[in-house]
Amino acid sequence: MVQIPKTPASAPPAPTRSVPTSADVARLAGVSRATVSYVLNNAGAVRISEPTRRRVRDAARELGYVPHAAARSLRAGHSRTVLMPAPAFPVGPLYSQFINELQAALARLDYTVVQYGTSGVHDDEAARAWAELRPVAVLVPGSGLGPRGVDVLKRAGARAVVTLGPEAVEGAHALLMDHDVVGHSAGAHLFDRGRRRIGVIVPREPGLEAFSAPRLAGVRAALRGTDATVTELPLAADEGAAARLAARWRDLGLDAVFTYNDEYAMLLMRALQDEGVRIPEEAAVVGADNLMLGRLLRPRLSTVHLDLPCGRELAGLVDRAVRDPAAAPEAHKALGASVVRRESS
Amino acid sequence: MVQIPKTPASAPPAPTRSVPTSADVARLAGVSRATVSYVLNNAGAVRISEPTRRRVRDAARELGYVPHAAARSLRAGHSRTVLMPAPAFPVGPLYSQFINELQAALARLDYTVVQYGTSGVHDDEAARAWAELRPVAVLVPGSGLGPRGVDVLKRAGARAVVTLGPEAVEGAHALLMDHDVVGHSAGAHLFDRGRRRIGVIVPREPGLEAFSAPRLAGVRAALRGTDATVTELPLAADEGAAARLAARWRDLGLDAVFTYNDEYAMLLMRALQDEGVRIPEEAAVVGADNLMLGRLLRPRLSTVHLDLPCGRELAGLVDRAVRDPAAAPEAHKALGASVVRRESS
DNA sequence: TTGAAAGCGCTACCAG
DNA sequence: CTGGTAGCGCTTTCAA
Repeated sequence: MVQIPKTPASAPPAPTRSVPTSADVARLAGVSRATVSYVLNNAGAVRISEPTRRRVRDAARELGYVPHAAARSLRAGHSRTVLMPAPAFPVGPLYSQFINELQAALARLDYTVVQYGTSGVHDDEAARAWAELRPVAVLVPGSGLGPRGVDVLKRAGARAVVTLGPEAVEGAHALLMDHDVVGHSAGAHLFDRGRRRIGVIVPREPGLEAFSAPRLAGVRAALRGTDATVTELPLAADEGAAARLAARWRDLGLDAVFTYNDEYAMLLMRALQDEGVRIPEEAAVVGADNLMLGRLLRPRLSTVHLDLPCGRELAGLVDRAVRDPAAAPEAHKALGASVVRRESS
Repeated sequence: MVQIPKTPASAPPAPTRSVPTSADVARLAGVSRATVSYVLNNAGAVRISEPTRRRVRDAARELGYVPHAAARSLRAGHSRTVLMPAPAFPVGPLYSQFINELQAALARLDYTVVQYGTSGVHDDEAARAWAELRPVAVLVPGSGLGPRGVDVLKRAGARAVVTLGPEAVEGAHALLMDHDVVGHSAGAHLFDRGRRRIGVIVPREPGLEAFSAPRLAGVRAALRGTDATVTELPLAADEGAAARLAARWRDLGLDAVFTYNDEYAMLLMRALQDEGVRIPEEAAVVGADNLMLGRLLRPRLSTVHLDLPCGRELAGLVDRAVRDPAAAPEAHKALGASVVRRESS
């Protein structure tokens, strides 16, 4: 229950209401700032009488007092902020869910997750911007952070830097998520199904190279030393481009295609079908991500299912690293891939 | 926790892992902290000799000095942080793009956008958590913020609070995005196409009520006073549920369905087609969001295209509000909807 | 042109 | 049990 006296609209007492501080609370409650701090932080070491506690609490509520995080962490010398760069491109449901799990798990460990919008800033510059916030840990998806960036962050007091990407970075913990395995699974699967002339869709959209390049490389790796060939097929995410590719299909002489993900699979399948190309007879199609839409296509889409690390796991890693920053950086292989065969391959 | 004593200035470049401050830079450069601040902030008011500037810059680089954002904003009395809660559910490409545009636009205006992970915390509690960061502005999608929350934020110094949701909140600016219009467009369209017994899919997934309820209400509103009926059809996002609904379709006696969005449309269309229900003859289908997948379905999916406000626009609103916090909160109607008719209706 | 010092809001010692 | 107070890192007067 709030008991704020309504200020008459005719004469507001202060045009610029200043933000209440703990000193204001102390004054109103008739105690010292120290006492306010003790009460509001439930300090166990000191015992404050119940009437005093009430007075402080009431005063805080009445003023709408909210502690100043910057002042607090300045004083404390550290924060419990875990910083992640906000993804710069539309991100699928898998990754969203991963982030949410992670946030929830870290919140349970009493960390505060903050996604920092770093649009377009590059590497060291970004690292410096992040370092200004003095986060206790930094999680960086992708491969935008180099050893220098890691160093900047650690010198700024980050007790853990974790990269989520294809390769480990000097000085940082790593959750190795090399999408190589995705392409590898797809390639091996298509080979097993007797396909030998395999196309690989590479999205033209910027920002996706970080995933598409390793996926392509994985297909290549899976087929190295066999008689199969791999053909790179750049494709923009629009119908016209897909139709043009489909029109060329028979000339390309391919018998299978790994489409980068399920959405591109849908795009290409539709174009191929409109062109009269039979799936899987003339073109085996394999997507990735195991989205629901794959099950809704006809023929049903074969796909590569990704096993992402669960958020709790990563949260645990972060917490351990924060508690023992001296420990050698761990590198976990954290991306599994398995083919879900349906009707398109 | 181990406290490492400060190494005396006389000691050689010690292995102290403590974070360098501007005082360290000053010491190394042989100047005062004031000079360091002037140099590193390119203060125009004072003129520092070029040799001094060099010394300061070199010292800063050598130490890997990064200013402490908390200390700076504490001193300054304000920050340029714009805070948004991180969305708690998988978010489509439309919204992602909107966020990215917004971040870029605000970055150009020299604001720092931060998405704060508030998983599960409710209303006032969330507002208080945000207020601790003393953001200069807060953008809140959805309808999770009440007048009390707005008040908390403003008392904590937020110069602008903007809600992006169905209705304006007392004291806050509003970008009115009432999804009502989406349902309204769909309903009116189906009525125009001669449909009279109209089903509306309502996703069972939690977190989507904020959108699904207004969309349903919009259909109802569009058909009020006509001889058409509206039937609510709860549906979970899985094939089994869709199949069960499709099996009941003919018993339901409906002739059209608005599916909440394109993804549910795809799910339902597939189930209806598997059941032998002809589209659009026996069931006209209209989705929403105008995703590419709609064009890939057969029959091609009619959909409601959403006109979201562009990020630049919102960034401008935020900036104006920050510069003139006294101005009366504006409320912009910011969601347009138009039907894209294809083959399914 | 540079330096000394105050103080932003907060917490944690140490006295009383 | 409660109050005084130092000081976290930074910017910004005011003096020299």
